[in-house]
Amino acid sequence: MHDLKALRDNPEYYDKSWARRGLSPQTPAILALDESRRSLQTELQALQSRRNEASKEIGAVKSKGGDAQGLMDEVATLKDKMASLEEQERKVAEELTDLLSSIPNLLADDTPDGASEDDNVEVRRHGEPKNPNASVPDHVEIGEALGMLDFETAAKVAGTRFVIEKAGIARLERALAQFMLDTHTMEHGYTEINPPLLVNDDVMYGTTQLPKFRDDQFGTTDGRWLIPTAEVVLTNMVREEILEEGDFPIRVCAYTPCFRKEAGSAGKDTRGMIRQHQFYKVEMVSIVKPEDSEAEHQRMTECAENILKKLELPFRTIVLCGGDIGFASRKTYDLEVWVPSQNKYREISSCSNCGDIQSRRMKTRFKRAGAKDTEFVHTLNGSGVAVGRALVAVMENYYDPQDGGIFVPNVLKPYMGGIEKIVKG
RNA sequence: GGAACGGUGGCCGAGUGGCUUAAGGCAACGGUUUGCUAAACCGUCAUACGGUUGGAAACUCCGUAUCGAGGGUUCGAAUCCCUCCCGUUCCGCCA
Repeated sequence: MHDLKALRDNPEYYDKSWARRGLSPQTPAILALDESRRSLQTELQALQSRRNEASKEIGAVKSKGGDAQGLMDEVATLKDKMASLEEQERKVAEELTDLLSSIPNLLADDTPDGASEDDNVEVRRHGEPKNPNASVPDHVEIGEALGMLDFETAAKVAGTRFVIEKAGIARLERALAQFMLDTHTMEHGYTEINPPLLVNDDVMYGTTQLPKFRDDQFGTTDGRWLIPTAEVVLTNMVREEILEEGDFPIRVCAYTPCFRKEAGSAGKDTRGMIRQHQFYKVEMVSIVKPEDSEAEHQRMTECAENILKKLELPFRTIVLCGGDIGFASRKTYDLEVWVPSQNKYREISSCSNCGDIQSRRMKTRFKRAGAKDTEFVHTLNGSGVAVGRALVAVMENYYDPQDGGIFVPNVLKPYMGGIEKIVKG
């Protein structure tokens, strides 16, 4: 949702920002609806005011035993007029809400311009790919040769875009998740949450999955949704609350499965584990005061980077341009990890500052000490990191061509019973 | 799945058709008193929206809506009726 008052004061600012996402001017339609709604509301309120007044008079007259028929007739006439105005007002208000909730967030001033992912800007790199341009087997080959990845059986029981992991690789993924959670909770100050994986409509609206991205979601027969990311639950934990200054910063993280239809990605990344209907992710969410969100965004991105550093995986950090950034985000850093078989960097984390667009939808506000009014909080979310893709990266970057095994990264050894290498067993 | 009881402001909680402008309390904020803290006393204190005066803004004044949601009855609904949602407890089933 957007701040209608601010938009009214400065529509050019909004259209300019949205234009950087490739949108045509939206404010003329918004302002027209807004104006129409306000004039209907003003008219309606005048009638309501008279109705209330007349009702009081009727009460007074009747209590003295007088005849209030004239007043009662007047109210009856008013009610006819009100019914049609109410209907019109309801319709216009709904149109306005629908329109506003389908328009993405404003961009941060330092989000770069650009039309597509080709215009994203690299901000830093860490680590060096071991043998760039060398032809190496991908994780599918590696995993199947080890007998530890089984896409065929997964397809038999669930369909495409699922996998069955076994033995050492199953344990490796579990180790990755444990390591990430421990790092975020013990070193980065995040509180571990084990949340519900099914949520209701309001929650999905709050973090902007609804109404626009309904087709990407798995719904249940009883009207709930499988979470596409833990962000949805973690962020909505503070929905409809009025927080105090002392509550900030709120930092929570969770390790959950994520479910996505990948409706718009037909034919993309069909091989392997890069893009699945179900995958694990460790997610970080921060809730902060507006003036702190930029610094928190840097901090969160560094927390995600720290995971890859500890895993000793080569990666780069990019900032997404206006044409590639997500709906709810003002500014997004993506972390891309080196994938040897593809000879390129692939997204493994996305850290976004959502400003107040989610908090407006969730009605999450806070009150400053001594202040009378409430303000909307800022929300941020970031993967820390996508566990399934981290598994792919470890398998390929730690692959041993000598025997087809996978070396265990140092930080994972404690979680793998101290073994050095995953080999065919 | 069945039954009972519930859902009222930041929180607790009263309220069975007009005297509610939602009592009272807690918390918070401002003030008085005070060596400091505490206490006492006085005052302020829901949210959203519209109009209005002035404006950079805070804000002033008037109004409307909101007591889980949506309908209905009524001149008038937190209150009565209907439907739905959610919570708690008990029973049944179940890991």
